[in-house]
Amino acid sequence: METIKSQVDKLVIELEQSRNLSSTIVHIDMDAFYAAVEMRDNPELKEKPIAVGSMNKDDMNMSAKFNEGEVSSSPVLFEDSTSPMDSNLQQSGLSVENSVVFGTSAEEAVKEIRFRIEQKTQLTASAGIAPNTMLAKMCSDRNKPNGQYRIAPERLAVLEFLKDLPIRKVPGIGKVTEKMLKALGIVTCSELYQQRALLSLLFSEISWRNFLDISLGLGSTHLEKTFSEIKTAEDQYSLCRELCRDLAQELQKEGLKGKTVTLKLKNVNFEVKTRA
DNA sequence: GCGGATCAC
DNA sequence: TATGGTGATCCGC
Repeated sequence: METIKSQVDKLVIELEQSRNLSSTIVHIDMDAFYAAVEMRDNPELKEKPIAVGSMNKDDMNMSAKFNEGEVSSSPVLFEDSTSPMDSNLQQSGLSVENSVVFGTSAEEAVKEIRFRIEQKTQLTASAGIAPNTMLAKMCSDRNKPNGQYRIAPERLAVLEFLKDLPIRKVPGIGKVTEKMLKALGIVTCSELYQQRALLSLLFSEISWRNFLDISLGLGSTHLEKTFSEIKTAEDQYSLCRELCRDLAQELQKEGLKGKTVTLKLKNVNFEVKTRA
């Protein structure tokens, strides 16, 4: 085990040396989006419990589950926030069209962004500011709803944030992984780090490497770009045609078998995997 | 490469 | 905490 541990620690040193704190990533997340929209559009609902669900023709799904006598506390179940506004990652000092330069700190800029969102939509958002996307996402949760949180771009600030953070809060760690780790006595991110050697024996390479990244607060600074708004069906359709045409051309050029082709269109990268 | 498990929303 | 559905990704075979 000692030799295992020293091998893992060699990797830790490498990872530390390549730690990148130079980006400022902002994750903005709408608060209880579905429920908030309904309450905005029908203020009568503000007094009432709200459940989010769907109603298909032959399948009626209501995700409501109320305990008797619990009508006044307005439980919001399945607090999903799937929407165009959700999960918008932005990078400070961004060079996208429609971007605005704020002559101020990231925190003030993000306050301004959230303020404008609320002015425009009557909906609140929370935000996280951090050196990478994983941390930014977790930060946006910290002061939800209608709040924000920043991790300073310093190693110790990152580790301090993670110290007592339950691993369940980490994106990618769900119910099952939580249970497995709990069985090993691992609940917090610092415990995840302490058990790094053990984890390297019990889990696949990819898994324990991921655990190690998490426990060190390492993450990507790469951002996905989305399309700018495409309003009409005609424009959407014509963009679709353009995509297909370019893809076909690209495949022709590369040879059709089992390749991953990267298309750049409208400043958006597409990775297309083709069947072998 | 396929199917099942896991996860985010 | 006996609930959904969907689409993506991972993982083992």
